[in-house]
Amino acid sequence: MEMDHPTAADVYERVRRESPQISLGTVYRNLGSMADEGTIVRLSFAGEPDRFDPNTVEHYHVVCGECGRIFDTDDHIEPELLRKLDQAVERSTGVRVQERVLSFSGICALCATDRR
Amino acid sequence: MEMDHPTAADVYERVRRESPQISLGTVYRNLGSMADEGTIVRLSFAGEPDRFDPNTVEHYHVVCGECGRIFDTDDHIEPELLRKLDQAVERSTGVRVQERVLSFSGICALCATDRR
DNA sequence: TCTTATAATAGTAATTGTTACTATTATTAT
DNA sequence: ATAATAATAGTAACAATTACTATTATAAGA
Repeated sequence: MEMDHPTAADVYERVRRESPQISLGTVYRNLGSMADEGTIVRLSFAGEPDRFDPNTVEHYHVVCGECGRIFDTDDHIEPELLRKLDQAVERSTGVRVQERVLSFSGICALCATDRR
Repeated sequence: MEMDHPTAADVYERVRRESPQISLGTVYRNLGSMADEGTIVRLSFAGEPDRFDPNTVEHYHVVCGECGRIFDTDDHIEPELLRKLDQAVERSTGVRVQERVLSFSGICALCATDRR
């Protein structure tokens, strides 16, 4: 239960402790409209339920394939690196990039030491 | 019906013209095992059915938000740009990056000229 | 070729995540 | 207090996908 990037079901469980009458539909609806209005960000990982991130400052996510924890890239990965990436994409495809969906996976520091 | 990056349903329709008795489950199963063995690549876009790409050479995808067409980044976007990106992520999170999921959206050249 | 073992398939049911719908209950404005 | 508006619970519907099972192919051996 990754509570910094909860799924709708996670939020439901959590809210239910305070307001046991809440319905899952309400949670979905409210998360959905908050994401639409930009209060939170909807995250989609392949084959998994969507997650919601209260941190609306631009950043990206890295999943540890071992423990499943999700890490945030703090600050903002040198902006000119991303700009160059966009430019490379535009050069290669002719599409003016407006949105970027980046995510990563690998092995986190903790799991890496646990291995040996 | 993006035929370079068809969904399972797209493939089903196409194959059905040759082999009308084919079942959708068979298509899903075969695409799934081909993706598992690396013959093709499974693409996931948020809120959309998975697509399958016969091109297994590393490249990324850009969706035009206007016409929905999917463009490939040919060649391979300077490798050292991607390496730098991985390094930035590792520096920021402590996760050794093993896999990268990048996709982009924007407005393609054709739609851009159509606008004015 | 006949026989058996192995694998793949069709067709359907089940699952998961999510949205839509509707009657009811709050909330707000009058 | 009353009417208008909005939000909710609860359930049904939905889409994409996987699982299951009985049947049909395919391949391998005798």
